[in-house]
Amino acid sequence: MSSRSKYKTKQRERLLHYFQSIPGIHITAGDLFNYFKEQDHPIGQSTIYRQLESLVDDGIINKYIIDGNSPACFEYTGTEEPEYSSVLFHCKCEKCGKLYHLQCDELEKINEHLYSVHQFHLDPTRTVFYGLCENCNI
Amino acid sequence: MSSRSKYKTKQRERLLHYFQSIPGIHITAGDLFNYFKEQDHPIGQSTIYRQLESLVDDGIINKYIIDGNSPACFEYTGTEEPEYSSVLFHCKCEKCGKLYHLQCDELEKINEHLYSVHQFHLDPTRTVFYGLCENCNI
DNA sequence: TTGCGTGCAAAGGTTTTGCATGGCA
DNA sequence: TGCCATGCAAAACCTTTGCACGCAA
Repeated sequence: MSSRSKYKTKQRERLLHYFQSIPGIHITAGDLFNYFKEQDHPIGQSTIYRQLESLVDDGIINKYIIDGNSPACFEYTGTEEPEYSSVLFHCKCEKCGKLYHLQCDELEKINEHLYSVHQFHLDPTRTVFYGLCENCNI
Repeated sequence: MSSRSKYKTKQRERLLHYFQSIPGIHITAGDLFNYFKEQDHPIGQSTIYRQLESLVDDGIINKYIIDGNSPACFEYTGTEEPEYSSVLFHCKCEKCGKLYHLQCDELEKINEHLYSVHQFHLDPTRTVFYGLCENCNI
């Protein structure tokens, strides 16, 4: 939740602006690299990775490991509706691959339960539920 | 839950026996490869990977993506206590890296809720909760 | 000026694939 | 015998790292 990122570089700003322009969207490091490659001044891929790590560190974006070897996804944090200070849960369909965002008070009870009973402090921004979605659960 | 694995080869049997000898233990493809490399007749790594995929397919072992780039873990399925037909949940501490097995009726309500309200059929054998464990949550 | 950030290229580690050979049924 | 499984090597893939240069403060 904090880090060293001291300098405000152009690359960091451009990444941040792009994330802010696509709220609620997941994007991979590779996609970001390709996106900026098309522009006048591409961003090196090591810079992409290092800034992503820094932005995750600062809590500005979240990182999701959706599935073993496919690339990690990143998403801008400031996405939630104002009236919900609550967290978003992620559900990934193993069949069609679709990713669902869930905002649900009931699910938040998981946090409480895990914490009070199992002494485990769940981090919903890093947890993805796997299973079958409505359409694929035949 | 089903597949093509038609032949009963020595490699498959040896892998299966080894998994059965370490119930409740997570092991990576690389560790398996090294384990059999020490023996009289090593098993090729492509065979390891292909049999692991097949065994997962058959529901005999489970695959866990514990963390983006560290190798996937595999675990023998027939581990649960007889009196609990229930599933085991996995909690991974992001700080110390320890993996906890949780058997909990309360947590199973998540399944029901996700299914009845969100029409999502959770697969606990593939889902890992990330967060901080008791010791690391300072 | 200081030292962190950048970018290129190369390395790293895990998993997949091509292809000829081997082995189950 | 027919076909799948095996194993070697190489490729593919995502991510990290080394190092010289550039740029923010």
